[in-house]
Amino acid sequence: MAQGKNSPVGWRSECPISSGLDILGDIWSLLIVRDLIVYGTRTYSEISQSPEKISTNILASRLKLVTTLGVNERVDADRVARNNAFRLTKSGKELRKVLEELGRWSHTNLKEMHPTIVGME
Amino acid sequence: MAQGKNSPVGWRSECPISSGLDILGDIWSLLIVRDLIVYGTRTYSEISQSPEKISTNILASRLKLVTTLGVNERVDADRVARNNAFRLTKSGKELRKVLEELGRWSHTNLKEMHPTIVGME
DNA sequence: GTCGTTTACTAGCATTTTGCAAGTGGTGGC
DNA sequence: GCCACCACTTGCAAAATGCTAGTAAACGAC
Repeated sequence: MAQGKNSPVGWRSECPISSGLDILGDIWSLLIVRDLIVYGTRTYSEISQSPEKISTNILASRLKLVTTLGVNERVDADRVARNNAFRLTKSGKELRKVLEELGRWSHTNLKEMHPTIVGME
Repeated sequence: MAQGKNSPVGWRSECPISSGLDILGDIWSLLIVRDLIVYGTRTYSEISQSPEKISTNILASRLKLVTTLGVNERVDADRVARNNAFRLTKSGKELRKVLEELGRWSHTNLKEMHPTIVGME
């Protein structure tokens, strides 16, 4: 992940696609978003149990990053972490279309290489 | 990038979003696709000159991977590499929507953090 | 209240991937 | 043939990742 010193992100260019990828261009950030889209709210341990098995340090650092970036937030802004789940902000919810298109693409184009891939709900 | 021994990709789960990210969940693969969407065809050196400055070894490995996966191909299938550009296959072209949605999202949601970001054409 | 369990992390370290710089080898133009 | 150039490859330092283990705080049971 590209990090700068002032911004949490080091922007590689002014292209919107490249900039989106500077933030979300890794597997884990978008899988966190996916979990929150599917389940609405999700705690730290629930996310860590999803089938892709993200390791705890990566989960912590990614949650911190996407929260800083305003993609998700705590359900109870002022409560302590325990059982205080995460949910998407308005910005995060707008990623649904991106993930839907990606899921659709994968389902139609990866079936041959990955026969057990499931469809989009 | 997750690699297996039989498939060029190690699938983390059967989720289509996760599987898409197993292939394209890094900055560089999708930036290559972006270049090919914008310009149609593009040679190795042209891609390496794009503003995000991908390094040559990563470019070579990513081109190999996405070509193996059938996302892009050589313009002249049987000719030698020199001046033989890459272009997207049907599968690759179908990624346009994914990138468009990502670009749209970035433009509306990252403007504050990244003021010089440009809009989608 | 205190004891044990659970949750949400952090820390340490081996492995993998990245990024940079420099090198190589085939090609096409002259 | 010679030379510039394009498409890579190689080597190595630095960063990110993936395990595994550890810890602190909070909740529940009693």
